[in-house]
Amino acid sequence: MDTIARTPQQVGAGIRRYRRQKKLTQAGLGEKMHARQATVSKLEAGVPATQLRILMDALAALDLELVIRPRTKLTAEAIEDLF
Amino acid sequence: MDTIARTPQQVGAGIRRYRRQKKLTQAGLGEKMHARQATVSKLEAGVPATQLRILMDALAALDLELVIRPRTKLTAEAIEDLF
DNA sequence: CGAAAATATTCGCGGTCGCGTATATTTACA
DNA sequence: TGTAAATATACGCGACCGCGAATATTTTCG
Repeated sequence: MDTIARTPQQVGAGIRRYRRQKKLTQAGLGEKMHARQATVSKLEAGVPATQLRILMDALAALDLELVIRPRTKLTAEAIEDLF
Repeated sequence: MDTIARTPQQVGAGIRRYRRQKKLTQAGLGEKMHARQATVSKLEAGVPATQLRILMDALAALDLELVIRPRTKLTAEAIEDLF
């Protein structure tokens, strides 16, 4: 399932969901993207000062991509996903 | 049109495209998102150390959102867009 | 319950952010 | 072509990144 993200926290939550889907630990993902487990932890926590490079490296390591698009009206289901 | 981004540069290019579509200058966007024109410039240039907060603030100011999804096979047209 | 695994957090360090301010440089168009 | 608008770049500053390394803390599961 695609993940919609409008805040750093939602970005982090999306990364975490996909990482777990792939049965990877933070340390495992960190190895793939040449970052520390502590850095993955902060990314998933949604620390707003996280660098774009870290996000894109994580997406690549998880075989994900970003789509930028106009905001959609949220369905009830999508609203659930925000929590 | 939605924009696919796999690198900081592509993220920046996507932001720029949407900003121009809305007839906004970098300074105008900067005002909306409480950042300087110089910061918008770096975001659009795809500086990898740009902070996630800056990206999300820009998306909000442009009424955009992110989608995180599995990488798609690129169509010929999508490949064009990468350049 | 208890141990192991996973995740969160800390220290000092070097680097670079975004900031204010200001100035090049490039682009648009009359 | 010439000027104005837009964009890129520079300086010093305070802040906080991600790093190595290490240590809490929490979660998982036999």
